Amino acid sequence: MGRGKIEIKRIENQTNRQVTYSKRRNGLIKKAQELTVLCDAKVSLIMLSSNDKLHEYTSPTTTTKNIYDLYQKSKDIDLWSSHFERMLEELKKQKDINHRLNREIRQRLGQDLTDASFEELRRLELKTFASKEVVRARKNHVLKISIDTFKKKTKHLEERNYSLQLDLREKSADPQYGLVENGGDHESEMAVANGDSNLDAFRHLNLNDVRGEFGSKDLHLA
Amino acid sequence: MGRGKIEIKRIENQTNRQVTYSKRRNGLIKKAQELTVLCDAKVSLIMLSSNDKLHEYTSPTTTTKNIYDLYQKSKDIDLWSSHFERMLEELKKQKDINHRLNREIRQRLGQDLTDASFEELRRLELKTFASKEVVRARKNHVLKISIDTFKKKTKHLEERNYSLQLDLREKSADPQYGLVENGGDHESEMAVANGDSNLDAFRHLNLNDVRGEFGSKDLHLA
DNA sequence: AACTATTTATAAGA
DNA sequence: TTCTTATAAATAGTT
Repeated sequence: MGRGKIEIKRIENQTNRQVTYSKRRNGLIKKAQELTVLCDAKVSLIMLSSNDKLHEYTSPTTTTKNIYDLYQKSKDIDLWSSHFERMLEELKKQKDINHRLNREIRQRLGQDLTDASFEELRRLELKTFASKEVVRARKNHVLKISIDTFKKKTKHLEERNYSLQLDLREKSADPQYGLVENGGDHESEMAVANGDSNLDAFRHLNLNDVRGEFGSKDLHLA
Repeated sequence: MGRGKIEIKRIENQTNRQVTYSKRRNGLIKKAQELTVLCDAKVSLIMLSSNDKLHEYTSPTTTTKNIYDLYQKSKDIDLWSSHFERMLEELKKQKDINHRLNREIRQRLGQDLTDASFEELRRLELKTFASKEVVRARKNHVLKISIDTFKKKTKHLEERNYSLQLDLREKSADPQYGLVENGGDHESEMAVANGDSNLDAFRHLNLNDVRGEFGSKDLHLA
């Protein structure tokens, strides 16, 4: 329907293709409108040009979403809602898990025990006791490391002090040197400034934490 | 384009309308195909007749879903995925919560403590200790109730036995009655058979659970 | 964007 | 429904 017959194949000339697209697009929309009116039909027409410009026609009696819903129903292929359903299920599962975890935590905090039987309580007591023991053991382990490190540092400092004192005594005896105060112990100052992690435990320590955990001889910090 | 010109308005004759729908539907599909090929376009065409029969054409280079996704993006009206996004967010939130709860539980079980600082461990120890104490208190409360109930039952049974013995002695003295053995104590048999919940604790009890929790005089079961 | 020769679509009839 | 065909409508190529 034009000056010459054309073969139905891709129009290679870009401008030509664009013009034809524009003309035929309007033709298609007009025909869709006519179908809607003449035949009381519902039409959804979406067109994307090769450069991804979008045009559409939707019958005024309906909406794109509505048409698409009907399309899905008729096709019985629920492209999205299968996705959707799976998501809902997953969400429900996660919420269930949350619920159970929350209950477990509340029980361990000593709430929600009203309905627990004696036997349940006995088992729970064992669990909470075990937890406490594991945590205490770990805490003491950290403390022990802390103390060991402290011992080592102290020993090292004492040795250093001793040798410095020897030095000092020698140099005091030698009139070539003046007296220099506070010349040593830079290292221990640095250790405090840097917050040596192995000594952190001492920051928070009070005697109750240690009493009974280590023999008193361990605390002599040889 | 036919034997006569027609006005574009609803065709009232049902048969005629159906025929025209059928013809024009094919025409529309043909034009959509041509547009697809000639102009390298993507087309989604969905038509519903007045009696809700569905016909469609989709360019072979794409899918209906794809076209509608693009439609949504271009329109910036998010018909479905707003739902979807909200759901994803909710799901993510739930998973995060799960993760935190799980970590808390693992810590309380004494796992995952490797990275915990001394101060964290100290706090955790207090928490686990508190938990253990609450659970123990609750357990002992249940046990106490159990014991009280048992005391009451025993006292009641002893009184009943006493009165039965008096009865028996009277009736033994009276030659009108023969001797009837095991005539009393039906109630205590029932109590055991029914598993009276206040006595359940005794099923699982061993002496370690009680030792030190109650003074020995409490266990005399007056 | 407008024109128009020509092709194509289709209304009415069979 | 499908075919036929006269005619309306669409549009390819041109300006």
